[in-house]
Amino acid sequence: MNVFTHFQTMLRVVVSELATSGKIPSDQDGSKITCEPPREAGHGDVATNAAMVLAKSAGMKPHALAAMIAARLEAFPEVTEVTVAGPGFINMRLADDFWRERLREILETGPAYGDSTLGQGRRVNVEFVSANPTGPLHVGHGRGAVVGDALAALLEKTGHAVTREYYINDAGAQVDVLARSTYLRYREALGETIGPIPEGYYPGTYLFPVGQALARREGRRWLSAPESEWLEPVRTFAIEALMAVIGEDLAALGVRHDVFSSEHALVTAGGVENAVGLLAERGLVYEGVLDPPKGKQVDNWEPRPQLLFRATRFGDDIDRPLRKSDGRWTYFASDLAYHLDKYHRGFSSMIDVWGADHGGYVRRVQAAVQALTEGKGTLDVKLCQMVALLDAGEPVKMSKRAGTFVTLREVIDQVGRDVVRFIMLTRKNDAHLDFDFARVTEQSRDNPVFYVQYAHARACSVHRHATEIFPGVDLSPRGLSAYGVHRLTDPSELGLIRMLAGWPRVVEGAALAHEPHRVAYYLYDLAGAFHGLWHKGNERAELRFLVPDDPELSFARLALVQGMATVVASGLAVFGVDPVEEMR
RNA sequence: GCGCCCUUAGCUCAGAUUGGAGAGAGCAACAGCCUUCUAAGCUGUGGGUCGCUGGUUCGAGUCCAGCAGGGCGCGCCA
Repeated sequence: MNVFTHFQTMLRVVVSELATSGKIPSDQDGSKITCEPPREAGHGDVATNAAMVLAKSAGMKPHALAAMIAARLEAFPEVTEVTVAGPGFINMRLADDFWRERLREILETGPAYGDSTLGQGRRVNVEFVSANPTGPLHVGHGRGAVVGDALAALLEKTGHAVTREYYINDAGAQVDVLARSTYLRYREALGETIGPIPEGYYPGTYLFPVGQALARREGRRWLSAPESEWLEPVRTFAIEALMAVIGEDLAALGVRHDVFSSEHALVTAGGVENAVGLLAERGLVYEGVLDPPKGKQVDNWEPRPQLLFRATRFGDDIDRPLRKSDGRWTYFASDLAYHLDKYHRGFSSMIDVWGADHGGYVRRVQAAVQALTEGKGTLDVKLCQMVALLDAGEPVKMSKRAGTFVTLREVIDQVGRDVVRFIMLTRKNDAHLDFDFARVTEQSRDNPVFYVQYAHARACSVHRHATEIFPGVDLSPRGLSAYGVHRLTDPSELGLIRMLAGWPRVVEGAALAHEPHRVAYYLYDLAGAFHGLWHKGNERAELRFLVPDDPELSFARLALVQGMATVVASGLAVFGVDPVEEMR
């Protein structure tokens, strides 16, 4: 149960009752009524703005309306106190039993706690990573991978039907460069001296095994063949090989896509012609000449008529080219086709996760989606800012040329997949992220991964301990729920339950905003509250979780500990991180 | 030049069904305490022109306009 939506619904009922009984005018719009936790815990458990947003239409002063609503709220058994404060807030304090019941709900529900029906089964397509198949993934791709995957999980948790998709950019000039680079390695593998890798080719040693594999499969047959003969098969071979490399990188990160879409296949099937044709039918395509970009010197600029999309009709700054000078489609044109394809596959809700360097592209693709779907499709683009690799505060020197480039795989191998995943989600996607090797592996409160995992491990430790003290007792979540939790009376215990009961609200808020990082902050706060409770047990023995002389109290507190672990596990599941049972 | 993103405590950042109540957390600093059910801590104190200036509103860190500083991008790369 989302406590706050629960009371929001209640408030709307109260307001409509007031209206039907003639206490206030009948045409009240309850949609702006919200319930939320007050900033100050001292104000109560739930605050609502109902009186303030309805005051005008009710023709009453906020305080008078609030008093009327408050009188009704007092009748609810779970509400113990109602006060009107400030400009007209109505604050409610809820019965301890109401909160204890939430803990039992958590235990009965397990890690599915926080699931919601918000999405009502609507289909959403989350496209992420989509790195060009020209090399292994780097750390920036890793951030996009984790953000996309966690966002997808969040949407699944809130009742959306999510498809995780990868768009393979296997058409265009760069995959030809890849093919030529691979061909060099092929010759090298057959004993030829290739000298230095020419400018503009991919110099990475990761192509070495690809060339060898090609040589093993094809022998010497292409050594003296003209490029026109080998280019296409080598390209196909290389793309497949590099997608396999990327696939391994993603597997190491625990990311799985449901669908891999090929740009090449889309283009070959005439997808671009379809999409552009559709726009042409709607009069959104024309031959025109663009002004040169200002402020940036472009060599060889010459005004040239070209096929343009009227992106300015949909909020973009300039109309965008669809054809290159050589007559081939621009990347943007195939992106039109791709997003139309997604829409035709049943996704009116699309999310793309891109690197921040593609920021200039957002408007035009959104314009395209709007034009192609006649406003029925939506595209949200999450831009991921750069990740700075540090070690104890010092930048890790990276240079593609010098070969000191750190791949995602190396980072995963060094610190572990769960650490990478969690840390990548500790910042808003559009904020810079420092990834400090020393920081993310240290065991202290500074390290959010450790701090959250440690809370879970401690809970497991308490549980293990309890099985020794109370042998033969059913200490499973359901068992604990059955023993009852009425012995939880300390304010710090009830405070922790309140925090646990806030999880569904966090999930829904993060899902609606497409902001998985909120989960990280919540988990960090929750872990902090739990560690605080633990330390209270150190100081005051009567507050320890396990009190051997008092099984009933111990079971109630174990229930609380288990509830905390359940919510942490639920949150980590969104991140694709496995909760640990022991710290090592 | 234009567009997008960012600017909140000394540092790193939150700020939550999108406008609500004296703006929070963690580090660092200072003052005490603790040495444990699994150690990597606990409590308290100080610290703010929410970049600046206007505007909308009963109410603005949040919305709008302008300005300043930082990042990214700007036809024939993807």
